[in-house]
Amino acid sequence: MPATLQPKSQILNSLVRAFRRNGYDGASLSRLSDETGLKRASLYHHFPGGKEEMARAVLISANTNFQEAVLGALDQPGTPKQRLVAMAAALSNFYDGGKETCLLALMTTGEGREVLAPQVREGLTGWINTLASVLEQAGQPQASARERAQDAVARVQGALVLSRGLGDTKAFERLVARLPHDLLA
Amino acid sequence: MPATLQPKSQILNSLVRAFRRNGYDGASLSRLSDETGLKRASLYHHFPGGKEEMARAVLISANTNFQEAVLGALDQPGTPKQRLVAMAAALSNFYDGGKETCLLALMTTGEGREVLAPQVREGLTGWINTLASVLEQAGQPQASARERAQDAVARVQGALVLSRGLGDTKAFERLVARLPHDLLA
DNA sequence: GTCTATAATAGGATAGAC
DNA sequence: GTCTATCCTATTATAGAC
Repeated sequence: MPATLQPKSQILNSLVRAFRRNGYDGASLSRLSDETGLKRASLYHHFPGGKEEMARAVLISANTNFQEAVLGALDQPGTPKQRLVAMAAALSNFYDGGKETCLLALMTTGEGREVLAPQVREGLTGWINTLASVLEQAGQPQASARERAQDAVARVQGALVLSRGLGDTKAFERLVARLPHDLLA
Repeated sequence: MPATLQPKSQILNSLVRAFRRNGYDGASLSRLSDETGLKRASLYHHFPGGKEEMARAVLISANTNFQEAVLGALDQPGTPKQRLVAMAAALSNFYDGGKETCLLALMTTGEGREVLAPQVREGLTGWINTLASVLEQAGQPQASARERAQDAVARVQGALVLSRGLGDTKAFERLVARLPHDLLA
């Protein structure tokens, strides 16, 4: 029996989950099929380019989600400190308190890394640039604002690696709590 | 024709390279065979448990290499500052200036993550503990030394992710340069 | 200790019916 | 838009010769 029709956004969310849990190499078409509830051939109808096209679409989708949920907090009214605190909270929520992986980090390894590299870079630089502009608004010189923003993103990525590797999200929680203060110190 | 006999340590080094470049899922037996110069069946002679056993052995080997090359720098005579500077230099060398991946981080994803988790944790905690003990010797209270050591490891991991994702090792180089000072500040 | 040969399974992808 | 059926290749693993 055919699966019930579902909007493409819902298919994409399922694919995001699957890639996030398994990485590029681990996200086999069988798993993508199970996660979406669509047979392999149906996935090829939506994504004629196969797994590679799915991964590209997933990166675009996840990047959009991230911009709305996390970077959007930086566009709200308020002092830089308030906005950074809001971003930290959104960040914690986005990564489920450190239990979820970052798709961008995941996509830097595996078979698809070369083709996906431009989109990974775009996602990371967007994040860094948005963060840097807030720090500039807080009065930091452009060059140091940029470095701090880069370091902040690196600390988030590292905390996620450590939380996963240690099986303990304390490092991530501590980072989220300190990040707003550290960025403005 | 049979490959020339090679010591197990040399086989292991080849396997480390292959897993480091491809991750667990991407390190197929064909690639492991190519990298070692041994046919698949010969690999099963050395590692009857197959890929999983190879990954376990690779983690042990890489962990030993890391302890000797990087953590060993912390056991040399000198002030804490001098020893941390030596570690930072060894770190930069171990990760080829930010161009090489960390096997521990890589093994937190993919098919083998559950079985390899204990060894990944062991590698990370060994690193953290050694670093924390140096910070205690420098006069820091135990609790904050531990947190700082954890954060330092996280920053290294994050810098490696960022360097790979941006295709630019500046973030890693900057971290290595600042790490000794930041840890003692 | 290494090899060739082989088996069984899983992976990516396509054709064509409904 | 989804499906079944099929294809080819790659993957993991084993048996047994040398």
